[in-house]
Amino acid sequence: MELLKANNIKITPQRLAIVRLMDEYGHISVREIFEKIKENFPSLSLATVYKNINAMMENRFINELKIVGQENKYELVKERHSHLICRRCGHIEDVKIDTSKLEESVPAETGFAVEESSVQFFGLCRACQSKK
Amino acid sequence: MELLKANNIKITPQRLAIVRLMDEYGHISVREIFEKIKENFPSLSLATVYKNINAMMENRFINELKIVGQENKYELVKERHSHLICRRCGHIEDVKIDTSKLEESVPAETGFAVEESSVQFFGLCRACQSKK
DNA sequence: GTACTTGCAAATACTTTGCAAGTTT
DNA sequence: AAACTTGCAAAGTATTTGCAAGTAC
Repeated sequence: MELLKANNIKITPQRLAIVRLMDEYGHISVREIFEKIKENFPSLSLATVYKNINAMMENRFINELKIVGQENKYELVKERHSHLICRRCGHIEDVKIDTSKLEESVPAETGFAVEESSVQFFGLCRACQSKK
Repeated sequence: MELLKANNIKITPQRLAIVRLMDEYGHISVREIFEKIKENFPSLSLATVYKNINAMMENRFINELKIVGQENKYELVKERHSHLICRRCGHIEDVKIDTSKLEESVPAETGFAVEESSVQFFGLCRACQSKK
């Protein structure tokens, strides 16, 4: 995990903590990162979290996830996947689906050259379905 | 178009101007709405734009569109559709594709009950492809 | 030792709120 | 006339920046 520190980006305890949280939670907001790390590392500054999130995005270690009704979330870059978003509890889950047919379904007459697609599914997670 | 003013929402010149802009541009940000309306209507306040955007979202006349690397955009509610987003010029285009197979493709073992899906395609629009 | 990173404080950007005056129905 | 909307100013929230001190390599 720490091996992510490939490029021109130095390893600091702050950065390790951020990467570990992302790995643990999968999808996490700046505020959540800050609050959780601050518990064990009270000197941490919010500005540092922002700077590191930005540096990691520039280095393509992480992705930004924008979801209607939620704070922006960040996730470690991994295999392409889509997201299942629970409308009740807000939980986000990864799901691997094949989007190649989807990308082909863009009508040729649009003339748009698709490079990538991003799919969000909204609904109810298993846990929230059982809660009546 | 002005007939959108169904519910408990009064017709004001500000609101008409916002709806007309959305109809004209398809997808537009708060800043763009403010700047464009302000040209012909200098007393307009940014707070009014925000209040109206929020009122229209509550009344489901408009949708919010969150796109990585862009300001939030708003669009009039119409038939379900997906978005083609040009990585070069940022232009957003609507496209109608059938997402029913897509929604069925969420693996049954996730236990997630899909209600709706949202697809964004990233790539190059026709105009930007020809610009070398 | 050099270059980069941190934390702080200040600056900037984005969005919401309270309220008096004005508008819509 | 009642209820809602506007514009303004202030408050609130989110994000970025400059810089001196500290850290990674």
